[in-house]
Amino acid sequence: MKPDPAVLQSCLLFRGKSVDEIEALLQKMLYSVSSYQKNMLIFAEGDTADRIGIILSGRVEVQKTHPTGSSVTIAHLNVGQTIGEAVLFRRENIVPATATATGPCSILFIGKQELLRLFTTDTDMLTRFIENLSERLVLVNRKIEMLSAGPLRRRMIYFLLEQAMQQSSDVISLPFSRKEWAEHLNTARPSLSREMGYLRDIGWIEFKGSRIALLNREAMNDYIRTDSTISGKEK
Amino acid sequence: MKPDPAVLQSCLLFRGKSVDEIEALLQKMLYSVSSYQKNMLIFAEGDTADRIGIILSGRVEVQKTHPTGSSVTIAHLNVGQTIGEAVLFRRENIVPATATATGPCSILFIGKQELLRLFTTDTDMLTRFIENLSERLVLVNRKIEMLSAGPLRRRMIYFLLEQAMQQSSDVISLPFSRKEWAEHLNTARPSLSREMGYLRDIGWIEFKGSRIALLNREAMNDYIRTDSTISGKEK
DNA sequence: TACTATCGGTAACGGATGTTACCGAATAAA
DNA sequence: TTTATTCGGTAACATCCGTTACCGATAGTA
Repeated sequence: MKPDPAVLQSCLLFRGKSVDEIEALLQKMLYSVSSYQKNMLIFAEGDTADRIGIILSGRVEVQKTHPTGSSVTIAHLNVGQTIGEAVLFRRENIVPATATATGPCSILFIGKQELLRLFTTDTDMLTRFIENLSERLVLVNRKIEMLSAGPLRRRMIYFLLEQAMQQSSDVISLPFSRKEWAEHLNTARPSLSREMGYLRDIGWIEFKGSRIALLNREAMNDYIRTDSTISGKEK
Repeated sequence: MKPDPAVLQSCLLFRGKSVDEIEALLQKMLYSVSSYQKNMLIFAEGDTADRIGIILSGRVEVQKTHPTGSSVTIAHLNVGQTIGEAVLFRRENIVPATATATGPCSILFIGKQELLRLFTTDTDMLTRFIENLSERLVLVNRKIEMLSAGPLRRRMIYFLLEQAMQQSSDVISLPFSRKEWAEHLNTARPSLSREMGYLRDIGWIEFKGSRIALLNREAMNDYIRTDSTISGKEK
């Protein structure tokens, strides 16, 4: 199967390259493409990773599985994002989590050796790779921030404001279902609903389905600013 | 001030190099060393980062500051660890958190350009750098795991077992004070003490000061395994 | 020694939130 | 259409846990 160059352009690793350049690269590059159906395993916890994956189509869920079989979703990956890049260059290159397809999807794999070869050939790609790692690191740190933001209401508002910023609109379309959102916020779905109701009642938001309208960003910002952080240190 | 080569050996960036090699490197390398007193700022939130820091002595605290002035500690860095490496190669290279000295400490700085030069000269260092980033990423992911482990008791046990593993002993010496530990677990100090008391009462641990003895790892493992994870998905 | 500050354990209270259960609506399958 | 299934809102209850207050121990300082 032949990957679409346009898709790869959205991948950080190839950012800045023209379609033609990518086409040329694909000619000379060693890679493989695999397709997966819903719920199929892409990486299993405990595998040793010797290649990086780039999502060409579909969505992938990364989850940590507990011995009992239950699991916590760590991340959702979309087209253009990479998988396995954090483990590839570690000494102990064992995959710490499970990656499954949330629907039909295809993934392009590049081996470690081949990657290294590409880096020496094309130092731009190296920079992109490091950029990508950095980006992820910052993202994950933001998630920690969110999780540490205190009580649920605060975490929700924190998240909503962040989304509003990203989508530059007061009307947000949630990128996931309530259940998934609850997982993301590390809470239970009914608790989330309860708080949603509360926020609606005090007139800060309105919602229907996956659309949420922020009616009072001012107040919400104030709420976040108002101190009641867990074990916060005063200066 | 001249950095101690032996200290740099403990830094991932220089791992595998002999003292002599590091001495030689220091001769040719562009760097600067700064000293800080307790509570002094090393990086301020919002600064643009154009250099990496390596801690030569002392400890550094990274915290996210809320607009009110209160803050949450994100990480503690010790001798040999690096600071700023996640932001250095990002497009938007703005420092997202504040770094302060928890006590007297000295830090070696290397500029971005100089780092890039070193990478081309010494591809080993490049690999080390990527390794370092990966390591951090995995570490931070583990922290998310811990934070998502559910109620406080579970988070504590999770942490204790992890420490016991790392220190390969049933008697752990805590790397920080109760207050710091509470912050790490994202909880309040009295809540921590309460749970400590509970765990002592049921005979799972004993503790005095920073030493904690795990008396029943079996049961603790079971407890973690026993499912009650927040919004866990059953397979 | 006495004074002060910091740390850590404890207890009581109330608010936050996980749990369970139930229900209607939307969707898919039959 | 009818029947399951999934999703999401709601409510009641019990538990978790953040807050506050108090106290003793320790350590540094005058």
